[in-house]
Amino acid sequence: MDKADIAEVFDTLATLLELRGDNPFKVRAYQNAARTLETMPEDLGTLIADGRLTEVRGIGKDLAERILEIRETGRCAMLDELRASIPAGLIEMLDIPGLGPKKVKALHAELGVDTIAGLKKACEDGRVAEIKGFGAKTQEKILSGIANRAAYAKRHLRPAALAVAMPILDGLRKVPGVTHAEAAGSLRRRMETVGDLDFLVATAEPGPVMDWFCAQPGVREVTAKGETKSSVRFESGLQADLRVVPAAQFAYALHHFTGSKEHNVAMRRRALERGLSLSEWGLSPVRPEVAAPAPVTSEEGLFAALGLPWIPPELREGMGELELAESGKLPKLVTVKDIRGAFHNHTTASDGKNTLEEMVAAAEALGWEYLGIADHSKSSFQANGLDEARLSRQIDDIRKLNASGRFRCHVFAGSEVDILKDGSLDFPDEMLARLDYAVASVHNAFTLEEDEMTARIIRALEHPGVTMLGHLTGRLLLRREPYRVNAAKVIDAALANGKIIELNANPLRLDMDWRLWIRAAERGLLTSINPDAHDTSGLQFIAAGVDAARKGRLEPRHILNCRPLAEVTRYLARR
DNA sequence: GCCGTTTTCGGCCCGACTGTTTTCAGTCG
Repeated sequence: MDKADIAEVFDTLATLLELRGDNPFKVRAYQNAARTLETMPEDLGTLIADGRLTEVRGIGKDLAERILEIRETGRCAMLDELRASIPAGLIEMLDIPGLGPKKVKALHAELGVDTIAGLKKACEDGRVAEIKGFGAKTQEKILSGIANRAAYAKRHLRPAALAVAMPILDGLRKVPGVTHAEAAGSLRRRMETVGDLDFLVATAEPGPVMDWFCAQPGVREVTAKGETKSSVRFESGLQADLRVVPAAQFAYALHHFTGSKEHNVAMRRRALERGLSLSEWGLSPVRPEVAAPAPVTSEEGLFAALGLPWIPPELREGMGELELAESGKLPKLVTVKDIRGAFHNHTTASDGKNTLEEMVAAAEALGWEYLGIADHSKSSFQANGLDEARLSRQIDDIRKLNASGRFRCHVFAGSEVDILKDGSLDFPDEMLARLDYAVASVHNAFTLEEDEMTARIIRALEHPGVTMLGHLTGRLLLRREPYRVNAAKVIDAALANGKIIELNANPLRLDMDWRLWIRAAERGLLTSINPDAHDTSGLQFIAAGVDAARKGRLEPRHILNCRPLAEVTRYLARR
């Protein structure tokens, strides 16, 4: 049981306690501890061994005991007990919009329903509307919520969310009277997936903006429409909220609705320490002796009022960014302009859609100094992987292309070489030695046990012919779970062997995850932001990779493909 | 359940919207 597993147990405990009607602050304590466990960089085993568990903020005597119990026994008596007393169906009901713990409790107590099916029947029979605090509208809303449950629960990949959000943002800016408009929320924080869209607008006249917003094409349902807030649901199930504020409140509201919730909690706590109360409306003294701060007109001003430099939205995840800002250690985040080339790209030789020349021309058009070609190796026959003879020919082609002077962009000859089931590589050492670099990736036997998978990958990293590890976990966001691998051990091995772990920039992958990069980069691990392009347009994935890198607090110095050609050539030659 | 130099009890972030109410509880973010 690692940190993530224990965090999951705590989250479940919190939900069950909530359903039982327990002290809401106790519920929050479990939720806070779950977030802390998920994001803390220290190794849990070390903390326990040193007896420092209760030094972690939010973990006291009881939670520490609970953690030890789960670590040692793999079980949690409290969880078993709560599970036995609360039907699983009640937890599912919480996913229905408009149903929270109190209403679910009431449904269970009054009607005895403990499954979604039972709840549906009760609504259809009109029994729900008769409960105190419920009514016809609530009953109807529950039925619609049940019908659309799958679509509503769905998260959306960032590119899909951007495609919906950008036209709306443009439109909002054009509504007469609108002085500011931004997309806030997880979209602004550059999260890899987005649950809903948050728009914020400043205007003295909310009516026309609200009307325009609720009348957008693709809006299936208007779920709320008030003076300052409207919510709509699109056909895809994606929800979008619009908030309207007077211009004087815009900076406060932008910060508030950008979140994250955890970041806002930390900011509010910091404000309170200074005798101030922070909300989306402003910063006001909580005690008469505290002077009211001057109003701010920008996020910079808001942070400054709390003695901090501006923190970029992508860092606002409640993962210690305030401490970082306070100590003047905010990273100088990488930008797309820092990228000078890319490794791990495919051509028609394996499963790509464009030829070598087309890929190089596209890279040159982006202003890149170099492009690495890393087609699949022979074991990936589903991807038309190259055998030794075909790879040899490709290497020759690349050398000739470089010599021809047709492109200013230099081409490196590489391979995305399969890591076989036992951790050996798909090419003999002599073949690897002819390459400029090798990306080693797992493409089969995804179901190995964690220990086996970890050992397999580490063995590949220890091979002198390997330059970098491709997609650490093989995950496809919202589609395929990662394979089981101990990331901490792989990171250790990469550091010990002076190897790179890629940040695969495909928006479906973004692997290795940015949460792991925060600590890994601190420890000196080098990455390469790799588009894994299968056609010329795939090179643009680099932007998604940069977004993830920024969340992982990466600076150009942490990234191989931010270095100039000469330096990269030297780095690769060292292999 | 956590936390603490206004502390070991009594706080714990804050506000909008809806629906069911007739002054507000519950949900949501």
